[in-house]
Amino acid sequence: MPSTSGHTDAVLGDLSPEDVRVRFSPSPTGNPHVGLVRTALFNWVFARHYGGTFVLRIEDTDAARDSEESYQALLEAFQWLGLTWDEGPEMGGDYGPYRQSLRYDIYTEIVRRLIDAGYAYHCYCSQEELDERRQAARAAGRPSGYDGHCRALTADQVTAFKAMGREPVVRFRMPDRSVSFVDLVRGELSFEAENVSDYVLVRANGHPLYPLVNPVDDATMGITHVLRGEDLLSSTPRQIPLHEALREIGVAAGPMPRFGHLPFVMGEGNKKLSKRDPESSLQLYRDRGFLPEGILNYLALLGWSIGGDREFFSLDEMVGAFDITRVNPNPARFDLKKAEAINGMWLRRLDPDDLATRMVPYLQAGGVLPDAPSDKQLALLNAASPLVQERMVALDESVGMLGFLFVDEPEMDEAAAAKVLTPDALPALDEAFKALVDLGEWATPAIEEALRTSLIDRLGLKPRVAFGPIRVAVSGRRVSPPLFESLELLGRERTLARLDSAIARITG
RNA sequence: GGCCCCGUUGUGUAGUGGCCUAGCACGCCGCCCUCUCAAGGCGGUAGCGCGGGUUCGAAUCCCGUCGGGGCUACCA
Repeated sequence: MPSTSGHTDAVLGDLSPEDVRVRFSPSPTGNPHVGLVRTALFNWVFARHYGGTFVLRIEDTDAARDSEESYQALLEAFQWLGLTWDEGPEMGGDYGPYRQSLRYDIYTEIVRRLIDAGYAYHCYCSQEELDERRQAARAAGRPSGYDGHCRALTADQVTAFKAMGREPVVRFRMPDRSVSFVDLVRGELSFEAENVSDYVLVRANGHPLYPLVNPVDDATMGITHVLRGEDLLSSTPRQIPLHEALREIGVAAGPMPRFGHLPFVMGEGNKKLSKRDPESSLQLYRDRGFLPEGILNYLALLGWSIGGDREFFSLDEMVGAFDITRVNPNPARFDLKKAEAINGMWLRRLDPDDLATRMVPYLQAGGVLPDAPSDKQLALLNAASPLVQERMVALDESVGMLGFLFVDEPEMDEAAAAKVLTPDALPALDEAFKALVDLGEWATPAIEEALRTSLIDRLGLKPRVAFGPIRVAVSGRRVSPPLFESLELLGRERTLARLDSAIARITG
């Protein structure tokens, strides 16, 4: 659904909405983290908003750090989140392959043509020479990038370097002019030529580097919009001339891409959340029982607003309203409490049966349910689902809250027992046992009435004094789902047995 | 050191010159509801980094300043 806002021109230019092609291009190192997910989400939503194409590309040119496990984890995470890709690994497309490790021939060929056309050149400077000149430039207060030393080597100089056994790197020849572009989230940006130096495209050992392969892939895949983290902002003035050169040598499949740099997601201490930070791991939130809907909704809030006073919205709603030019350029801090609150809203909005289904894996992981739950256990879970729905912010809490329903003997919280299961509680427990043992109909209203009549009316106990011990006796905890409903689900037999053992525990 | 980005309550945001004695959400505090805990309701707390301009009027525009961050590799 194309936006009708005045920003559309800035975003699309003369492109048709459906021609939009964006990509998300992670490198498979470590676990997917929330900053990555946020970037992926914005790209995905951007593509869907215009009815364009979302490409997933794997940047696995760093053999030392890349891993197959990480690659698999990446794909799996996308599937879990529901961020489907139109072209990419396991899916194919007209611009493949979509893993850089499979595209080396393309890079080699393009570099050759870049050199032939004069856009790139061999540089024989040694590491030591580079360091020395860099330090000197720095000491003099000048930009410390490459000084263009090998830009115009004579044949004799080249021969001499080769005789010394030096292997050259390939550098891109930056044009001698400033580079300006309109960043989709930051507006007009400009960089002076002297601050953007010739950079290395290919290592001396022939290995193509990120500054080459990323723009080459974007160009050859016809990417129209590059939305990425702001850490790449300062590499944009180097990439634009490369893109221009790629157009000149005829390998670009689409228009010059437009760029938008998304703000960082920060962690504690106002530092960019990195893969090293445990709280950045998407897996952590999955394990905790965040819903994909909840995580995505929360992450969308980091740098974007759907407008008005709304914060709770679905992916579809986000797709409809998304406008990249309305993304906030300043970094946002990941706030667990807020993430939980949003997730809690999603949890409460779920159909109770759906919630029950989603709780199953967590109850299994927590040892509450077996690998293959019986129909009876599943029915019990469905019945219990509404009881815990508004008491959780994440699915893994179901283990503690519902465990007592699925076992013969609940695990007793000793602190709770010590505090509540005292001789003072005996009358309430005794009376509750008596009131329930002969109760006609075992249903919540009858249970409640029986208990209130005997404990509150007859014994004159305060509700909290009366029901506290019963709660601990049957659930093993001081906090539980609503008591009378819980008793109904527990059944008469187990209720009475637990009251009995609580009494026994007190009287010793 | 050089270049660049960013700056609204504790956190995320709304705000695009008058609707702002700055709204909303989370958090925190209190009250209500109540069988616990939640959920829900009500109320409170706290902010335009600072200084100059421009203007009748500035959170919004300009300049400076301070603070935070990024880049500055034959990593991505």
